[in-house]
Amino acid sequence: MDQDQITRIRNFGRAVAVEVGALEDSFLDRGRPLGAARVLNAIGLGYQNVADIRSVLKLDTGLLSRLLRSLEAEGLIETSPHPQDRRARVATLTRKGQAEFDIYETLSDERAAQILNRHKNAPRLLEAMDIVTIALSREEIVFEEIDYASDLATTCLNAYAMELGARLNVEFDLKKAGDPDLSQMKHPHGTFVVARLGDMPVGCVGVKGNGGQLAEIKRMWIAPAARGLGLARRMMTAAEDAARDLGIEVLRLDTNSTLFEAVKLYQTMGWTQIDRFNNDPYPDLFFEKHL
Amino acid sequence: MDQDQITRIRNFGRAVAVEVGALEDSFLDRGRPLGAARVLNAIGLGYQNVADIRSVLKLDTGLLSRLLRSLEAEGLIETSPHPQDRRARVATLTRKGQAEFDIYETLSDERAAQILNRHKNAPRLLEAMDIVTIALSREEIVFEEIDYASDLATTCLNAYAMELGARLNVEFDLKKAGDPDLSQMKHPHGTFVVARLGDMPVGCVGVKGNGGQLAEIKRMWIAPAARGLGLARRMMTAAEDAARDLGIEVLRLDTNSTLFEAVKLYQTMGWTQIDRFNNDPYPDLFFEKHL
DNA sequence: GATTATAGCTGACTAAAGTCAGCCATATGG
DNA sequence: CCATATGGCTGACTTTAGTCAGCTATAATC
Repeated sequence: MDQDQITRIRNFGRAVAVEVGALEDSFLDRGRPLGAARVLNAIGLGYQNVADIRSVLKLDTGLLSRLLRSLEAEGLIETSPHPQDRRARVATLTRKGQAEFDIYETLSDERAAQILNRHKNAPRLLEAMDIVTIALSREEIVFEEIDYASDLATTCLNAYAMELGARLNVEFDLKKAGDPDLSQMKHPHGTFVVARLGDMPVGCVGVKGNGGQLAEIKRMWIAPAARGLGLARRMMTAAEDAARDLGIEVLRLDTNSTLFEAVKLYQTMGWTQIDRFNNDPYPDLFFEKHL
Repeated sequence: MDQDQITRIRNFGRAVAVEVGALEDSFLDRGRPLGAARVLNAIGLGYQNVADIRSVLKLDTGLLSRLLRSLEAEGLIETSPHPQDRRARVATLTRKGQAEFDIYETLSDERAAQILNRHKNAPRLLEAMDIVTIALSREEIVFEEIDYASDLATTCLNAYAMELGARLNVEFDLKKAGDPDLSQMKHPHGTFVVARLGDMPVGCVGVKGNGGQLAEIKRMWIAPAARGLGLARRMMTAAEDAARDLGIEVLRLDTNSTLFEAVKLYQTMGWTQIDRFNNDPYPDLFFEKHL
């Protein structure tokens, strides 16, 4: 292991520890001990079962109980027995508690905005942060079939369109690019798969079918920060598996030679180049694979 | 301010807070309170004056005093009056203390190595971390004239050579590329300027002179992670100022058209293109500026 | 050499965090 | 229905962190 690389990571660790400390200090300025603030935030974020709060904050049962009592005494939360299991309890924010939670949220947002404002190259910094977030995450990347019209899908598709536009140096418009109608990207005809890490989308791919044995791969996208991790191959495999499950026998796709990483991937995954099969303006390369 | 950007920064914050917490937990496993561990580490890192420890760790005089006492009781440190001011004290590690400090260092190194190991694309992650480190740092980038043969200069020059090699797609060898002899990059003939953030080098530039009124800019480099921050312009200005101070009236430089960002910078900073003035194999563009 | 400032230590205190045994109410499995 | 497990609460406690006034020794200033 290269000592210079270790040093760089440790410098990073030092820098972010300072930042984490500063955020906690700003929380303390609200006059409440950090432990209580953390519990309030956990509840605001949706951890309402007392057991969940305990596990996410790694608190002792006695300690959490007392912190809940102190928040209750402040009038910030209310607790009641869990409807399914009356031994367990759920905590909810009162109106006052919601207001206080919102203030903590604002404090966090402000710190984030400050970091962004004092930096000259925001997109680059954000991508760097995404890379680090992905690298530090202990969660697995999960692949999930979701609705093509959902928020998560839309986020992915917008990123896809922006990037393709920049790559092909045109104003890329999903509508003009033969936007498939919703039913084609849905069971039983097709599907839409996202890869996500927690609630952060890191990739997507669509299978567009019409009920026949032939379907098309569309909207394959990997978040810039998630590249170089072998995710594209896993995405394609997930799409092929989903297509097979739908009874599809042949998959096709179109792409542009500018996207050379993608082209290389198709070639090494058993796709063969075929003749143009549509008249879309953007693609100039066409592939097929028998499942 | 874009809420999506804020969300990305906050996701980042959450991820690193977990990592910071995990490192602190691993420190606690040594059976010593965090405060004491921090003091021990500060001493090991070279903060030996009690006043320095206090300012770097932001501790109250009473609290620090007690922490020092507890480390002394463990036999990890020794304190003695400061030789110049016998009111002040200096703390030094005993052999046992050094061993314990080394263990903390190993713990930190191991965590860093773990992050690196579970990531598939180490160079990209490291650059991302550098970008974040620079962005979060509250320190200013300082420009400093240093010895061309010093360690810091060598670090910069190696990075410069590696990168130029990759950029020009050849095995770039500083020696072959007309490596200037040391005296030409030193006062009174020339100089070598580094930009650094703490002890992290983020850029360098050399002025190579021979005592005449004509000198040459060499080895201009900006760390990848520090790009897009307007640093190149500041580096060049620093080099020109240093040259002026040395009584130099005309500066020249050679460059390669592949380095288009650099070429553009020279053009906007008042440099004019001139004819080839050497026979080096790498450059294909030549500039001059009257100071 | 008297006055004032500075560095660090000690005692006395408070607040926050964390631990643990024992308790009660409820759920679960035979 | 009984035995056992589970979820959370309370009381009693310890440790860690932090604050502050007052003290001593030394240094700096005039």
